[in-house]
Amino acid sequence: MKGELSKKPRHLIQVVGRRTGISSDVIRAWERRYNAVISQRTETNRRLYTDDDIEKLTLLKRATNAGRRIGDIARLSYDDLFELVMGDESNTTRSYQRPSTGTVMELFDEAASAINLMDSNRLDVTLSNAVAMLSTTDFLMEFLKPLHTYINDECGRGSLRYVQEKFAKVSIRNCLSNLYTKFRASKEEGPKIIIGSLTSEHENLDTLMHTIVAQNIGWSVTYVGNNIPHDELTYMAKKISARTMVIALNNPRDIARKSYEIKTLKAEADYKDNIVLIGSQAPNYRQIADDVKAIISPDLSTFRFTLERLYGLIR
Amino acid sequence: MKGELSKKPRHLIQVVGRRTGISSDVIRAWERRYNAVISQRTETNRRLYTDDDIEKLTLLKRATNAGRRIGDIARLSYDDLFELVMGDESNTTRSYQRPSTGTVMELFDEAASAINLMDSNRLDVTLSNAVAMLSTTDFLMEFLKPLHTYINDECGRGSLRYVQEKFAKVSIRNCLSNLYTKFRASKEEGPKIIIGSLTSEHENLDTLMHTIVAQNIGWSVTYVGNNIPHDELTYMAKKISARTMVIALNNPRDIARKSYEIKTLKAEADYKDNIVLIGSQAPNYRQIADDVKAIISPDLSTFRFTLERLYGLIR
DNA sequence: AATATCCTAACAAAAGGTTGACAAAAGTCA
DNA sequence: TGACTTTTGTCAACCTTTTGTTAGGATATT
Repeated sequence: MKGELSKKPRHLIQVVGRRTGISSDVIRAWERRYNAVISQRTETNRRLYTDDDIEKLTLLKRATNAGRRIGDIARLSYDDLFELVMGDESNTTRSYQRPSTGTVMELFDEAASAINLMDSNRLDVTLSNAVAMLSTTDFLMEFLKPLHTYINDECGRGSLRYVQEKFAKVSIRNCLSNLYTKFRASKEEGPKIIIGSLTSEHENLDTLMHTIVAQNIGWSVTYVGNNIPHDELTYMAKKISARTMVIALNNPRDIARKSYEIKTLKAEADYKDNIVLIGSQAPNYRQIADDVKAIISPDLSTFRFTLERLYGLIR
Repeated sequence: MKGELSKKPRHLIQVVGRRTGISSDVIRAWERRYNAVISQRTETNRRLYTDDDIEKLTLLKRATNAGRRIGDIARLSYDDLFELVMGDESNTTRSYQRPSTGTVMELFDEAASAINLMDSNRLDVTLSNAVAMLSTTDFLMEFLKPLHTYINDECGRGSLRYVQEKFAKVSIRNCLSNLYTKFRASKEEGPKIIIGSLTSEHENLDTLMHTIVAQNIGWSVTYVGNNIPHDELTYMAKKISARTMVIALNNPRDIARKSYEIKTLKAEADYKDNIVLIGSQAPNYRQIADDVKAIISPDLSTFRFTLERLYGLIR
């Protein structure tokens, strides 16, 4: 299910450096010394990397952060690397079970069936497998997003019970938290960003997905949770000197109050700090967003695009 | 159960150190003096350890923590060591001697400082170190419980801000979810148990800790989350044929309604199914608990005791 | 023209290995 | 109990290996 795009060499070394957190010099050194990733070249000899290259380099970074020597692991396949990293980072010797075949559809069906039968163990295993077999982007966009929609739809229609929805969301949440923690290890020096939601907002899986995407791009993310008063957000941003703040808006109530709070957030921040509004309700904040020059990113793809642009500007 | 990989020497000494909590110097000293673990070497004389080596070193660490002398036990086989450690640790729980108090204190200080500085990365690292270095019981009782209390106290007193509390709880929650998932894989065939809370109850870290304890004892736990209507709980219990249900009660409101719901839960369950009430509010449900023969376990130690007893009865 | 990239070579920091010494903790025995 | 030995974690000195970084000169891109 991976698109053609991921196989196409299209990223300059500088982009790869930003996304992986590895300096260009090191990427070249790894290629020269260990053939870690052998890039295509343009006609004029510039290196061009595929999405898969980036994923492999990310794993290499994580593995070296976990104490591996690059010389020992550079030549490993993506799969072997993945297994290694999972073992290293989870401080456990138990490795993921990775079926050799499987598509997004099969994973999806497996997950849906586990939810129906309320087999939490099977659901967990399926989710881990999906993480293992798909790129982070595919995992979120092609697998988890549809699964999330499916759960909500079926629950609304009555063919899934409320408890099944809750139970599935516990597993998904765990899985997303894992991803969040795992990725953090490799991205320490990125620009700081805070993700959270204002008072009266509930916890939301979508917000967690946005967190992963931000980390994946190279931001150093602090996820503070839901239901946070605006002055607390300001305090935190100041304290860790974050220049970008993401506010999740999913609860349709209290638009007026939250608009006011967003305005205050902006007023108390540095004039060139960025505010990004996400979530299903974000488009309803168009007016205030224009006033305070906040960016509205109503879906994951837009969000990724927005953050990549900001990343380029800030860096 | 274990694949080829676990026999392959592939871990650098620093990785082993991080996973076991033993310093590199000590690992080398143990090899030099007692041949505790004899590592393979690379062509350039670097030590390489297998997964099995790590397991053995972990046991050695535990055994020394429990008071054994390394010189006496270093040469024992893995199985003998395992036996020894299991015996030692069950004794120490009873006599309540804290293994390596210094370690717990240091971890605690480190975590508290990370919370103050709102360094989420450092907090995550500290938490996973604590998991690695302490037994599960110690991790929960000696480390996490006090940390949780500390956070609540300081927040109530005003020396920690609300956002710091929230942010710390996000990290702790992630860590507990990890533990939950990690343990699940190893315990599949235990008796089934459902843990959740009724409508109007918020998510609670304490409840997650109870989940870990239950798994640790050997139960096959399904954690369904907070805020679940009682009929949904009944449905779920029936569906996965769980004979024991744990209800978390932390919100002081709606005692009457929740009492009624507990009564209904019991009425719709098999007459010999067990209901256990946990959480800070549980003691206020004494009346209804007596009526439906539910067990009240207001704290983690009592809960552990209760579940161990039930486990014995059911088996 | 300013910036980014490529390549090579050299350099410096980090991590590992060995040996030996030392001090605190634990055990032993009169 | 007090003097003693033994055990054990830590550290320093000094060497080797590994790996990230930098410099310099040429070419490409914007």
